[in-house]
Amino acid sequence: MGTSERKEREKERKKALILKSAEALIFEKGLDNLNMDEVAERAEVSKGSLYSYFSSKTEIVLGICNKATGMLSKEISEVLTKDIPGIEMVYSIGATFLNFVRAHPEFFRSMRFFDNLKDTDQLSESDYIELCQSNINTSFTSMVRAIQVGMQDGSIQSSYDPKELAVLLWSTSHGLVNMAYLHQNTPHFQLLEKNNIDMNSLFEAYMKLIGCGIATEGDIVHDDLKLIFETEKK
Amino acid sequence: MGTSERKEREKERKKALILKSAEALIFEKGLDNLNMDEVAERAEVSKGSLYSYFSSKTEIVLGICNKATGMLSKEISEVLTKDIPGIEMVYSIGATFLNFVRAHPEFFRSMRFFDNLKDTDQLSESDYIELCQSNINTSFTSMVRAIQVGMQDGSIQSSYDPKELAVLLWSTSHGLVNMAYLHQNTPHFQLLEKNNIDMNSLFEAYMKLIGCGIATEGDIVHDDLKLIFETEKK
DNA sequence: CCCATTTATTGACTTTTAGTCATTTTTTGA
DNA sequence: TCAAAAAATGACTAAAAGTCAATAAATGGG
Repeated sequence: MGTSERKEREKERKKALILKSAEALIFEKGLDNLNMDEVAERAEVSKGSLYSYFSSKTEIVLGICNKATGMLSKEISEVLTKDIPGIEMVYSIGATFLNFVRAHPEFFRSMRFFDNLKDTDQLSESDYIELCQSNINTSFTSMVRAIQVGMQDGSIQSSYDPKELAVLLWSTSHGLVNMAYLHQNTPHFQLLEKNNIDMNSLFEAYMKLIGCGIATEGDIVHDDLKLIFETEKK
Repeated sequence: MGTSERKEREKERKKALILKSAEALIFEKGLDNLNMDEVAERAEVSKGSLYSYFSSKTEIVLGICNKATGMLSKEISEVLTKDIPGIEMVYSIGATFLNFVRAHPEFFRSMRFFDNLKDTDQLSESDYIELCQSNINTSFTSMVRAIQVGMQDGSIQSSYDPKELAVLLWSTSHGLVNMAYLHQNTPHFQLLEKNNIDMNSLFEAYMKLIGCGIATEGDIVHDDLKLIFETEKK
């Protein structure tokens, strides 16, 4: 009869509509001020109906996080298609991440919300947790691949364990990017201002520091870094 | 007369008592589940009274953050008194930070809460914000000092700007330490488990990576790292 | 096309918790 | 001793997440 399939599609359409409304509200007022009554109003459904599509506010934010991590992992994956040495892929992935957070701070916030979920939140009942984890894993795998490419093409030292190195670059770049987020979005974060440090040059210094540690001789100094960096900014 | 001074002392004593109660509750139930009624009950004051000492829940958490950042900055400052090369001071500061977060995850949480304050929170009216900022600045200054010591004693390359390098180490170690926090405290964070990576060896790899970037020839490989590391763990 | 049954929608209601304030109690000092 | 000031109280308000009995809409067999 095809009725149930149509219903299923209709349901997905409405979930998407609700997520779109929530996303709009988050961009307008910030993730902290997201309000379920307002989401319902914006999506033109009743509160009860809203809760039949999303079991909790957390679930909605995870829906946003799914979109965020999906976008980011797609952008990061695209780096791997470039015809450049592995070490530059690593640089480019870092720049992609930084630019993503600058362009979409609230998406980044939803990602941190995901990171900080406690088991007390309805962890296992969520449809989106697995999707988010999968997206993040895709990004992480891209990082591992870039490192492996670099080891293959000789631009990255083969002495490291690719996965360990990937985790290291992953966590340190998170730290740097989080600082960029704080610098841009929280007014009382003054560390960069106070010390007259420009985020872009800090990022270049990070690349250089990493380069010294992992690149092979010829690739240590990455002269085009600034160029890549501006390109990434689209 | 001395009455007003006694009152002042009495007031401080009571604030400290309330903070102590809040701290106990945070350790028992986590920062997310901190409840003002329970704080009042634990501190044996009424809710109204509680609010005459602390203007908001945020203010209490900032009070905790003040203690946390104070403890950390003290521990970090002590590293500078050691008779070791600057590069090892840098390593030791990192290890101190990591061990602090492992030992006091809820304190670290309060520090992140501070980081993420929005201007919509009563930012300027807080007594503790300045104290927290000052504590953090003390820690940061210790890092700058360690780098300067290293440049003086020849264990760290002088080609870097000490402050920029300090910010870089600050933010990247935050990233690493945050990952350690997530690994230890959020069950669905599986990146390390999935890739069979041990946090301690990851930290050593971080030290090595930094070492390659900033140390002078003789100090690049830091053989005693593991030793220092265990010592730090107290 | 009708109507019984299932499915979806509604919004008033409950619950929780931060924060307030009129009232009461305690302290102060002349 | 007692009036005024300061501190303490807890019942109350407000805001927002989440629930559910009642209602409306869709479905599909006869």
